Amino acid sequence: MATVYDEHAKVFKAFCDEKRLRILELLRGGEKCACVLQEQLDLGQSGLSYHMKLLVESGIVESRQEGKWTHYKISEKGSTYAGTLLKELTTPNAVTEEKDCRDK
Amino acid sequence: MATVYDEHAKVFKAFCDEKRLRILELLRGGEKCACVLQEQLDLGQSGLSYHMKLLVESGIVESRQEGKWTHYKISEKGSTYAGTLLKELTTPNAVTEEKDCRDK
DNA sequence: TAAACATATTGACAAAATTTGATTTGACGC
DNA sequence: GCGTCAAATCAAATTTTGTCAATATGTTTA
Repeated sequence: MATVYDEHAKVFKAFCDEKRLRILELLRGGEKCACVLQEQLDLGQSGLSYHMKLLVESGIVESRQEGKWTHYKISEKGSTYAGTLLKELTTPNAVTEEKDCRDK
Repeated sequence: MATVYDEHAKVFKAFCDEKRLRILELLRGGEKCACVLQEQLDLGQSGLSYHMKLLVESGIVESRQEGKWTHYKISEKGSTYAGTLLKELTTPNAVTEEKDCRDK
């Protein structure tokens, strides 16, 4: 059973791995074919595929098939959502009910 | 050797775990003592301590010692930094040099 | 249709993160 | 100082992630 917490965690998993951050850095330069990404990273073919899958599932990256190639780019929508979510998760709640420590 | 990628990854690790997201949710209601957090979460004492350490190291949470109690709250500064970083990591680079797929 | 190529999927293994219980540390009151 | 309590640390067990090699899938071209 996937909770809303797991859903949210999935989004940020995109940014939690060195390899994926390198991939995102490359994609900041524009849409890239998997083959181009692979030749710039220290990653085997299946390794790249693994990370791209996570990135796409997180919503941060979107993919486009073109014949036998797959092109990837940063999703503006997904990125905006992640930003919004991050802000939500760290902004004080309206209903700020304080609960004191036991004996105080 | 910690790369800048690892540094960045550390920030987002805060949001990559269900338990930590639950903790943040509680902290959105204001500063809380560890004992209060523990009684609201399905976590043992050492488990909570483990997650709090990660949260503090990520910069998202700050702690304050008061006698034998430790109080935690969401760090506005850390949260803002995370938001800025996320935006940076997902915003197209100025220098958008396209590199085409091999044969095209 | 067969061969060639790009990518995805799978399974075995390695590495990293998390959980748990026990122990330690540090603060407090007696 | 001694006992107590809150929290941190440690070590072992477990779970989750990531890697790698092999294989499968789907597309293109001959």
